Amino acid sequence: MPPRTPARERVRAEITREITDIARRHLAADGAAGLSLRAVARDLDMVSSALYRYFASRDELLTALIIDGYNAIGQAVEAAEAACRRDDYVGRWLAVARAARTWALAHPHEYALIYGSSGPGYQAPADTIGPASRAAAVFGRLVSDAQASGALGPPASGPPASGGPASGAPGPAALAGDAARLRETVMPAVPDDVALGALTAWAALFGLISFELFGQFTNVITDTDAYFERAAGTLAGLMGLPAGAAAAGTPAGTTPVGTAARTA
Amino acid sequence: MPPRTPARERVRAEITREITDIARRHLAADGAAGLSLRAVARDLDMVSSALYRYFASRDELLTALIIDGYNAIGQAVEAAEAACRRDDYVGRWLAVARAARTWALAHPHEYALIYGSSGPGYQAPADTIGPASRAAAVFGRLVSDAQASGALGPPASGPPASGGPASGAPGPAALAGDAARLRETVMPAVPDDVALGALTAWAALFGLISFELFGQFTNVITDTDAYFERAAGTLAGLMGLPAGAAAAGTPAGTTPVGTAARTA
DNA sequence: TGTACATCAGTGAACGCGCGTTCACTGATGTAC
DNA sequence: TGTACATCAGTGAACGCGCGTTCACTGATGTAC
Repeated sequence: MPPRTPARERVRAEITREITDIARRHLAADGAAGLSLRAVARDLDMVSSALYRYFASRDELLTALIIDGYNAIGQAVEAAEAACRRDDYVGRWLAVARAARTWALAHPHEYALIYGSSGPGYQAPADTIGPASRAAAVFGRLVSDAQASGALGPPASGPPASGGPASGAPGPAALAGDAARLRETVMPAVPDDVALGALTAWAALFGLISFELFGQFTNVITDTDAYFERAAGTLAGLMGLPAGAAAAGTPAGTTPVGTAARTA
Repeated sequence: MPPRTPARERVRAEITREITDIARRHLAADGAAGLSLRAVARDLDMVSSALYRYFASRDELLTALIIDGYNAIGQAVEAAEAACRRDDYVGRWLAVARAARTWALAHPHEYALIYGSSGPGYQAPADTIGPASRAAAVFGRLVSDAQASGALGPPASGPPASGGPASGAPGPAALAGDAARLRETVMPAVPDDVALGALTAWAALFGLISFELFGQFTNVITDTDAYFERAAGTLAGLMGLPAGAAAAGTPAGTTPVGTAARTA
């Protein structure tokens, strides 16, 4: 009855998963640069060459970890956002922001692998781009929903979409295409202003997370939780959400993170 | 007459510089993980053990490169900002932002070394913290100046500094100390709101730069120059500068970058 | 000005290590008739 | 149900490499008297 998935394929999938699980454990412990096929094989009680039945190279294993990482943070964000009241747009944004940070703090090396530079000369292949946008898709949806509901004010600043008095050096024209693509892929039916502002908020969120994770806040911010809450609230304004209306959302600790299914 | 700097010390300093110059070249080409003492020694026509007369370990050499990196981006930011009219606060902010981005794009691996994760298990030692805040100091000064001149409006959003109606879960209290430290170190005499908002803008700036550099904008933003201009303008609002008043500053290409003194 | 001594930059060999990847092989699992 | 064959996961040895770091040494440069 199983048409072309004999037991072999199931076993193969299982072992592939074991390999990535152990590799992820090594990644968490030593970082991407310290990830060694031979060490992974050792932990599996296998000979190192056996791994080549599953991954053609070290880079391919790294790519699998990158995809898993994007999926993991994407899933964490999805779960946290799904738990919010649909019409609480600020709450949804804060849930997304908190979930991303919480995941990053729990998986710093995985975070560094996907949102930092991935080591010398590593070029992310095409199969990463789907999973890469999973978290962003959740964010885009909430922006679209807020837009549709009329909950958005004008995004905090940014030059007027068209026809301000001669502001235009590089100008909105160049960005109109990019905004259109954002609408097509990830946040349907939002005006240019909102789309571009939202993207800035998104990048800014990861700036906050990276600063915290990579030590830029050492000796600067002591209460990083409180600061993050406040900053995330501030960023809401960049896409026209009423900023600083924080307290609505789930408090940070409660955020469902959705990594329970993970082995590590 | 030279009391304790005989010719020996001068030569020593010179060779130390040669080592870091070549190491920086290797860093630029291969990234931090690919930096090898032996390879550096080879380029110097030295035997690898000779480097240990100058650096006690590979990590110490890396630390020197980190310090140099912070100084280089700091210097670039200083030079760009110094070229602005003192009372053009938005222009000063944009100059700072552009200089940081320009430097990062020109030195991606150095940027990754200092603002990304520095490889497995590397812990930045104390001597990096001075240089680390050099660029931030320029930014802080302009915020302070803008505040002193009365040019700042209320920072875009963020909960009111005190006494909004019961907003307070983690609340401003926890952050008051951090804001005070910011005043002491880097932006004297600005209110909590402004200090915290400015810090958010600062982190956000590096979020934008990292996203661009590490490929998160691939297939998303095509005109990265135009987008950065716009986003930087938007961020100005986070510390109360009139946002979107862009065109004032120097256009991106003109920004003095201040790396001319570099060998590489 | 000249000699005796200390400093210390650079050498060369070695230690001990781990790595990614290839390749011919064995032997178990599954398939076709 | 049973035999002949193909697939393919895992083995074990090897190739070729580069790395960080230590250590006893040589010989030039500088210092003290």
